[in-house]
Amino acid sequence: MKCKELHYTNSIHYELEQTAKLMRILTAQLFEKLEIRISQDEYAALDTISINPGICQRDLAKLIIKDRANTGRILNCLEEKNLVTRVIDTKDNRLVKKLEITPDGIKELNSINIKIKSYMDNVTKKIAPEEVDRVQEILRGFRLDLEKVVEMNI
Amino acid sequence: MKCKELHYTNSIHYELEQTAKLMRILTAQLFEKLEIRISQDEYAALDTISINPGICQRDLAKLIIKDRANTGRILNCLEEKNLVTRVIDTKDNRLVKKLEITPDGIKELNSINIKIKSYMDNVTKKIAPEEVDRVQEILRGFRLDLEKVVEMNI
DNA sequence: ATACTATTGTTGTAAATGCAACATATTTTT
DNA sequence: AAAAATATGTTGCATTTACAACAATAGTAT
Repeated sequence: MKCKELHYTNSIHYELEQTAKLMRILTAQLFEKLEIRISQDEYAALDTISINPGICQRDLAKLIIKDRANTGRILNCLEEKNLVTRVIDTKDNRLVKKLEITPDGIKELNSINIKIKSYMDNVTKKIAPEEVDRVQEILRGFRLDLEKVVEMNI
Repeated sequence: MKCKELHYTNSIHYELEQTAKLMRILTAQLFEKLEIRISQDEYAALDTISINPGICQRDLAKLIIKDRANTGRILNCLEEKNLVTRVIDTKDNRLVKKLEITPDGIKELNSINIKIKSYMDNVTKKIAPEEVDRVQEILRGFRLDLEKVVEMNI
């Protein structure tokens, strides 16, 4: 069958890459339009900290899949805007900078979540909700498998 | 229900971004390990040209979702390695550089496709094949919808 | 006909990214 | 106890990337 040829363009890898790329562009345009004053990456970090209060920088880096250097830089921005705080503490007897979201950060995060919700829903509205859930679930399993295979030097 | 809170971390956007990011890292490591001498992006371009012979640079840029500048640079690399040719021609009475894959390019592309196949299959082997197809299909529909919404200035 | 606009590809530049090296402190090894 | 290895965060740099400006050409408008 010609339709199932061995091609990058025919792989799930390709679909993932392209869809994610478009999603990223769309989100950037949305953030611009809605005058959201933090970047997508800062948003992801803020959301992750809100769910994992007291997390240290390196663990955050692993969750947002960025290296320590850039995670630090993202946190500089969030700290300057008073959306998170860095508190020196210990974890396993080691000095770490534990991260907490500030009241301003919570307010900002909720504001963004509400602002973008209707737009994001609109994007997936042509897909049946149960299909969205299903894809999300399968992707999640796929991602967890990938995390086992990929060696992350973070 | 607490499990369905309004969070980025709980969205399909997040799953897409994270999974694609991991996939990209894994592929980079695979290319390194298998001593593949072109980059992922060059591979994507080469594959796309092989499927769309005679395509011009801008149309290629739209397909691989890169701007014209970087698409040109990717093509410089592929041309230097004698994997593609640029032939000046016309499209709608306009001068364009039409792209063709060379015999060397075909050989290289096939070689890479075969080299990575078993590795890539291995990554998705824990997921039922029909589920992979299903996700690929839904992502494709999702991507096509996104393409309509996102304004691409390429 | 002249001026304006649009298309295609290239070049230049500022920002983002990843990687290695470093400083500091702790654990493990010898 | 001294030395080596590990963990954490920061800094520096080289590569990548996106965006804008440009050159060349063709269509459109005034």
